[in-house]
Amino acid sequence: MSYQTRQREAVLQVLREEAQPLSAQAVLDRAGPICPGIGAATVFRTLKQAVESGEVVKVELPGLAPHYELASSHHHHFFVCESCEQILPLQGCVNGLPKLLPSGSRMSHHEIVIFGECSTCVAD
Amino acid sequence: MSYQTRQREAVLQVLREEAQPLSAQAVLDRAGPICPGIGAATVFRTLKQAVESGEVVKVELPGLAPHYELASSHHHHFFVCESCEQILPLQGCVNGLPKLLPSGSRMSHHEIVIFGECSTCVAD
DNA sequence: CAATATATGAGACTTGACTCTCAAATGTCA
DNA sequence: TGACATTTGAGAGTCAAGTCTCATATATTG
Repeated sequence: MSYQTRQREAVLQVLREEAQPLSAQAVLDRAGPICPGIGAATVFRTLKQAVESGEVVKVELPGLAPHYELASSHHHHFFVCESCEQILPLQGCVNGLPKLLPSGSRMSHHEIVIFGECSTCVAD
Repeated sequence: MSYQTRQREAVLQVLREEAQPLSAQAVLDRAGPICPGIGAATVFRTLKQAVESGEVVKVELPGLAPHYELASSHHHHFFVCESCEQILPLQGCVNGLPKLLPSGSRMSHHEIVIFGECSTCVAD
């Protein structure tokens, strides 16, 4: 049904070793050294299949290219550093979202994104 | 420095008359009847200039095309109806965002997007 | 109204993020 | 190991959201 290849392993290894979501391009860049010659089409194909199988989650953030991270069981949001472009996962969430809902509507899910400067960049 | 034209007026009128952000395509569709023959390039140009002048705000939402709305003085977020695709502005915000921040980092702004079904769609 | 600065529309072009095609390479199973 | 199903890489193609070009049209100013 599905063969195991160096390329596939490399893509998943890259995501496993990063603590933050990566763009397809970033995955390709990091997979290159692990699996020389890996092509962009393969990375896109693999990411797509992994998202379909639930192994990977596609993270959409306002104004940014789609990013990908390993599926994890806990709900989380992201911090986007506007100076180094890193996307850091955040722990925890907020209360009070239902209060914002228009009456009569139903909430299925939500996104919270905090933009700013990460600690490394703050320390210039 | 800048001439006043039917086209420009039409674009702004469309935004003034909508209580929700619109995509450039939606602005074009609505501007057509007001200003027959208006071209896409003009709509894009006008929106871009209006954003640069601060008159209009570009709203970026995860996974959606950029939307545009008249600049307003109050901070707000959006509700995205997954069934009719409308984007409704929300009033109010939440507390507790600073608690989510990684230590040492600085928050510049944030986005909250609630996805779900609007009241009209809930009532099938 | 004339002079001239600016704006417009059509359509070609660009960019980013993919997706498709297909011959060659590779994984799996007997 | 052989048969053959699946995957791969390169490069062309696609799609959405714009941007650019330039001849023509329109706004503004004197």
